[in-house]
Amino acid sequence: MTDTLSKRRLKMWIRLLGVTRAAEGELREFLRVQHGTTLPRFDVMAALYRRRDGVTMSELSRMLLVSNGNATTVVDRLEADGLVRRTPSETDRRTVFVALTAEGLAQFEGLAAGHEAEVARMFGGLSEADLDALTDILKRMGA
Amino acid sequence: MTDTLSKRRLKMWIRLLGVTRAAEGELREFLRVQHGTTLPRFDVMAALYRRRDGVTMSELSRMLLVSNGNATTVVDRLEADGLVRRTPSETDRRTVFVALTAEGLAQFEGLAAGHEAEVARMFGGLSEADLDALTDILKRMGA
DNA sequence: TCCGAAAATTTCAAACTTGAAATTGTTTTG
DNA sequence: CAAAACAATTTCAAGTTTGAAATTTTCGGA
Repeated sequence: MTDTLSKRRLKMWIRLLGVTRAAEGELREFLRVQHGTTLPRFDVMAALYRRRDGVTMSELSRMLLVSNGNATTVVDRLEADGLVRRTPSETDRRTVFVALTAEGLAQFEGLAAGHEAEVARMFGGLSEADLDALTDILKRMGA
Repeated sequence: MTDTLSKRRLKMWIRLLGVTRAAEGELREFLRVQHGTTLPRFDVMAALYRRRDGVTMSELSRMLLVSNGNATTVVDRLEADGLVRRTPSETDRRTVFVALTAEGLAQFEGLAAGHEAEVARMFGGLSEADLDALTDILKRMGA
C-alpha cells in the first residue's frame, strides 16, 4: 500500500526539517566553540556583509525571514558590541540604515571562511549533480 | 566565472534555509490562526502521536533535535493544559515517560489533517519525480 | 561493597523569537 | 488643509531555545 501524494509531501517535509535542524545545530556549535558567537548574530552580519552599503531594519527582517522585533533586539546587541552601526535616513525620519562597522566587517571576514568550510564539510557527500538537482527543486519550492 | 564547489554548497544551504524558514512561518501562522497553538507544541504532540505508548524525555528531545531543557519546558506547558501526561518509570527512577492524554490525542487528531493539507498545499508545485529526487538527496544528507 | 563515572531529568540565566501594540513620521484623499 | 490611511521602527509580554550546572539515580570496577 503506497502513501498518498499528500503523505509523501508530508514525509518529505519532515525529512527536510530534520536535515535543516541538524545542520543548524552543527553550525551553531561551530560558531559557539570556534568563534564565541551565535547563529542569529551571524545571520545578521552575513546579511549586512552582502549589502555592504546598509539596509533598513525592514529590509533586514525580510531578508532573514524574522519579525521586526527580533531584528531590533539582535541589532541592539550587535550595536552595543560595536559590530554594527545605525544611521538615520536623511530623507525619511522613520527609516534607519544598519551597516557593519569596520570591527564588524573584520570579525565577519574571520567567521565567513570557517562557516563556508563547515557548510562544505557537512554537505560534502553531495555530488555536483546532486547540487544541481537540489538547487533546481529548491528554487521551485521557493516560488 | 563559475563558483567553487564549496561556494555552490554554501548557496544551496542558504537556499535550503530560506525554503525551510518560509515553510515554518506559514505553518506557524496556520497553527496560530486556525488552531490557537504553536509549532513547538505541535512538534511535541506529533512526536508523541507517532510513539503512542510513550517516550522518555531524552528520546523526545533527540527526536525533535532540541535540548533537554527545551523539551522539559514545552512538556511542562502541555501537561499544565492537560494534553500530555508524565509517568515515572517503574524500573528506573531517573526516567519519565511522556504520552498524550485522551484530550491531547483528540486535539492532535484535529490538527493533523489540517497540517498535512497545509504542507501538501505549500509543496503542491513538486511533481512525484521531484519528490523522489528530493527525498533521495535528503536521505543522503542525513547520513 | 563502595566509589566514581555515567545517565536522565530539571533548573537556571541569557539569548532569541513572535505577534501585537505603541510611537513617530509620511502619504493620500476628501 | 485636515484627517485618515499607511509605513518604519521600537517596545512589550509571553513563549521558545540553548547550554551549563545541579540533582537524583544507576551502573561498573576496584
